[in-house]
Amino acid sequence: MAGERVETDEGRYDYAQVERKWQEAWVAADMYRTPVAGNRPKYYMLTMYPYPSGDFHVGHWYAMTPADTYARYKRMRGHDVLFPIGFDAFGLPAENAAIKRGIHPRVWTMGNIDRMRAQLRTMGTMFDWAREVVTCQPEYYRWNQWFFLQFLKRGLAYKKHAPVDWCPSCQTTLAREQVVGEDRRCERCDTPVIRKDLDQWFFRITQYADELLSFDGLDWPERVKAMQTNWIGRSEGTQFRFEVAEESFDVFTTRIDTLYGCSFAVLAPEHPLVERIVTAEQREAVAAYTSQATRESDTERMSTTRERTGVFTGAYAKHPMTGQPIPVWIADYVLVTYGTGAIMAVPGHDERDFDFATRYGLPIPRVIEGGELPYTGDGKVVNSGPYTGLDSEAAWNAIADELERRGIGRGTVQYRLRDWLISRQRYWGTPIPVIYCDKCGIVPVPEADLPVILPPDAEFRPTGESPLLHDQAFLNTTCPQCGGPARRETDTMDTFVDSSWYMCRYVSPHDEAAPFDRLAADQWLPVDTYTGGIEHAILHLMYMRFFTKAMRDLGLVSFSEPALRLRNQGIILGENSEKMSKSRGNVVNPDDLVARYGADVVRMFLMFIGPWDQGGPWNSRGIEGIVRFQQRLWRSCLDAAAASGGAHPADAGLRRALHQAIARVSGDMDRFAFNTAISALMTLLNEVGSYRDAGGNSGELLREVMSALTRMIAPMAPHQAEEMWRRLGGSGSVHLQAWPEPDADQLRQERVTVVVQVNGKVRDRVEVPVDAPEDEVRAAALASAKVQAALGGRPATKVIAVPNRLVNLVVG
RNA sequence: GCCGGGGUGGCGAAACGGCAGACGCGGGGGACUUAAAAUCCCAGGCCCCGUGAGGGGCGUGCGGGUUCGAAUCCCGCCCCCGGCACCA
Repeated sequence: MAGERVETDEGRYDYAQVERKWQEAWVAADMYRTPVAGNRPKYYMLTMYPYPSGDFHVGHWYAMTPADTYARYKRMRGHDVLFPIGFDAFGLPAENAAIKRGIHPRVWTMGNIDRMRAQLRTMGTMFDWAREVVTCQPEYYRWNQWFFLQFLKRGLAYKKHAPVDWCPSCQTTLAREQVVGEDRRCERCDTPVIRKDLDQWFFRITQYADELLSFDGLDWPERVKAMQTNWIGRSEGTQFRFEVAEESFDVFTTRIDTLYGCSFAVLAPEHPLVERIVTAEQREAVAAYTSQATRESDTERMSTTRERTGVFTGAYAKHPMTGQPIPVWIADYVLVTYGTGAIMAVPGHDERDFDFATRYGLPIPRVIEGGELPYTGDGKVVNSGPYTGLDSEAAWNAIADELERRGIGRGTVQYRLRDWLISRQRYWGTPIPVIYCDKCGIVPVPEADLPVILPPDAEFRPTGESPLLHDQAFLNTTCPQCGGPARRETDTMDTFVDSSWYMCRYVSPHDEAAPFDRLAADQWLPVDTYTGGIEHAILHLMYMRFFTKAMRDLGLVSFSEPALRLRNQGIILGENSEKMSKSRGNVVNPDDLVARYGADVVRMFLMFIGPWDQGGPWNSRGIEGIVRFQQRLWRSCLDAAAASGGAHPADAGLRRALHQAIARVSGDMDRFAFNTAISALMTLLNEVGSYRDAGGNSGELLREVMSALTRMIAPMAPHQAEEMWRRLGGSGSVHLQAWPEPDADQLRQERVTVVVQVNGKVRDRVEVPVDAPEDEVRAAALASAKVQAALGGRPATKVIAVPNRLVNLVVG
């Protein structure tokens, strides 16, 4: 660790030499090995592991620099810190790139990982590489398979024939979460998805729908919580039965108070009952409508601007309250995938039902007072038999009670959340560990036979069928139960399975007996602070929460949430405030920046731009300010190392500025306000400059100040701080030093400046002894000519005094 | 439509209900230099008065309110960004 001194050119800081030297020294000293079973409090800092796309762009730097800075800060604050890294190495881009270049996805992926590891080292990050996790390796993905088998045993994994979303470009099914926007596009490639009916594997995330709505005890951004809450989409309502001759169907409604206003019912065209109740006269029209509705894409069907259409089935249901026959229609505005796939239509109090009734001449009764029809608000219930006169809420409860008493209805909760479709018809993923036997049916691969290895030589080009289907050696196997010939499942898992539990793998990344070691998990987990992009607000972050709850119910962990605190970085835009992209020509390459400015400057500038969750445009001139700061810092350091003067009248002021800075920077670091932490350090350095200008040259004080400043800047500029620490005579690594503590005594001043207001307007400032009694402050204020002028001879009727800050004189 | 986050100088931004604009960028003035770069110093919201030191008014998207005092809290709007949406 005892690095040689770097020769400097007339005091100019040579970042290239210093950074190279310390990066090598840190590796040699194994600086960032995670402590094993320390007696200091633990801190698990986690940043979302990157996808090995080939090169880090400046957005990765923006994401990772504060995470690294915070991990370093927590270590200096006395914690044992776990700060691991790995690669999210399965997934479509590897296949696509491999197809384009004719190389194997593994070769492409592992080559990228090598390059990205080197880039991460140039950032000066303190990742513990001994714990690196690469998800495309069998040592990792075997545990995906193991989890799948545990889920299967518990009914948390199941196979179902269902209408699913298919991306025609990626040639695979997708989870509902991977279909985005009003026009339902593939999250990855932006192609509109189509609907297919397929047998697919699902994880039963809906079992945790209610629990996923609770964020108690979590310090997560409001927008992430809101997005997940929206996505889960909980509605409380009533489910009840309509009878149609010998048949019946259930409907779900959130407005049971409007039941008397139900003048017809609507089934989704795909509803299984349609075929059984349709009358002979209507059969042809219904069949025509249904086949057209199924042929239409979701985009057309979901359009809110189109006319509502439907067809009468010829059947009548019995209104559960009035006993009146009401017509049963089919219409594509009722979705088979939500609720029961059937609704009671209340045209007087629902806009969609109103439009439909208007178009087809159905009656539109009013049962709630207020407004023009359709009136969708609450109010007094009318035309509702015995419930007439109640307000909506009372009627809601009373009608629901009656339905329940009569055994035809009950209060239920519906969620928009769907189970997580994990099957993918692609090559580069974890094989699903299931075997199909003609005799025994679906047979799980025995745990002892894991991992089911992804065959390295399969033809991986996408065809719409699973590539593994064409790999005979993989496909054909024997049944673990009867020993007869059998076939393997050829779909692979969604890569979001990999990232749902990787935070656990880091605690014991080489464990061969279990996905993770229970003792190590109890020591480190859950994650204390998790950082990453907002784009994962629903996908990864919800899946990870689901997995954690499932792991808890499997008895694997004792906590219910994976990460206690979440912080999302914003997006760094190009200099023209547009999204960075090659086609726009506004991409900022971090390697070029590091070559030109050094890692420390890039790190500091990215944190100085503004609040981290806000992102913002790159500013190639702004970075020069950080370069100047770096050089000033360096000169002040050399200066302090050489200073030999004694005590000076300005000492107290500088010492106070130091302790103010310590208090400020500590608070800013705690709350992830890196931009203001850096400005506080700049202010302190400016104070050092003023002290020198005033003639101060106390060697002892300057070294004390610069030592604290060096330690405070160490998490942000790790290389320069390490070099400065040596120049100031420090021993050991600066990164193993204790964070400076503010000293309240040093913050005390003899005299303070108090603002004097008259009627809330600032009129003057007076200097008084610290903690001066109110009388004295008031007297000083009244002694001011400016204050007297503002008072204009009127006496103060009221005096508000904030000690050491402000006095406000109120006149009539 | 529902939900969440925003709106402060030329720009990026600061500000436990208590001096709005810290810190930095850019531009302006000056020092050093033959000159430039680098570095350092000064001024720096807008408007008005004053030759000047200085003084006054206005000012945090808009309109109200609470308060001795509001960028900050409350009510009602406008605009921008993000999420959800024929979800019954």
